[in-house]
Amino acid sequence: MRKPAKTASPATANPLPDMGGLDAALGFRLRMLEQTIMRSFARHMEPLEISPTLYSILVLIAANRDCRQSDLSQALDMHPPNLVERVGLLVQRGLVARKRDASDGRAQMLDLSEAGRAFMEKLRIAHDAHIADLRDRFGAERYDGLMALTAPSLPPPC
Amino acid sequence: MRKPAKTASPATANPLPDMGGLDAALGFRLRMLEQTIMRSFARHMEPLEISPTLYSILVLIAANRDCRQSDLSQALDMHPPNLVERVGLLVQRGLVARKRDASDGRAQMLDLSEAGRAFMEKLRIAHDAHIADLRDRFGAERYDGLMALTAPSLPPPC
DNA sequence: TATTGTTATACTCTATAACTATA
DNA sequence: TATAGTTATAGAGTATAACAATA
Repeated sequence: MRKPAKTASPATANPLPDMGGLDAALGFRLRMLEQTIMRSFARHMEPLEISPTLYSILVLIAANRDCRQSDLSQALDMHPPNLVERVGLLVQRGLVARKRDASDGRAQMLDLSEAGRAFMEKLRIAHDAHIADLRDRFGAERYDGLMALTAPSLPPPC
Repeated sequence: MRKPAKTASPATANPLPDMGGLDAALGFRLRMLEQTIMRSFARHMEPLEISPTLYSILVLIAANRDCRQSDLSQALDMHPPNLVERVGLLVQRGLVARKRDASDGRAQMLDLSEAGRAFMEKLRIAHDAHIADLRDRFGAERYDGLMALTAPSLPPPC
């Protein structure tokens, strides 16, 4: 009982008539927005094969040499098993080195390898391009507005 | 070579001294924000065992009886295989029924079952509580600001 | 006993290739 | 030839239980 779509473009053919209030939910809206940003990230990082989480781990290690894995898992709000597995990937790829802390035999201290430090420069360039791209497509006003409302200095709503 | 944390609370013990500019990235900020919202969603929906995606599928079916799976995958920006699998879950749980379209033998039309319609009322109550909770913790000003900057009427940055 | 790291495991979500049956 | 749905599969991310080594 559906009328055939005739000349609509493929991307917008047969849009649902009613979102049922779904698009009034902040979580849904943010999810759609974030998906857009992640895809831009993925496009710009594609040749480097770095996901958002791997990127954030590398940036934190670069800024905090000899940090512990437990520090990272707190800073990124990740569960330790998941962080350990992701760091393991970076170690396998030769970008990160783990070494035991002499003063605490339980801790693993993380640092970038020589290759890891060289890699950071490529990452920085690709990430800058991603940010410039985002700001261009959002428009400066909307981009800056979102930055203001997501500032880490704001009280966390958790 | 790390000074022992003495009296810091567990949640904020040994915060990393330097985020390396990571917290200046919109994508990172949105990811942290969304994680907070998803956890609130999960807490409120826990007894109903409904994830954000399953929720959005149910809401769209409820608002568009006899819609096609391809319509849903477009409206939710999901790849068809992923949508089909999630809908299959809802069919297994007896909340959704699939039936062939008489006028197009390829299409599957979706509708809520009797149980599905009853379930929507529980969903609505839990989701309202989730939203009220969010608005309370974000504060009305920040919440409304985020709503304004993520409005679906804004041009999509993709 | 508590903390750090680790293994194993499960679930959600995204993505692509390849196939079917209909149109 | 194109579309709607489906199967299989791979990867990212999140979550919990259970354990070893160390403090």
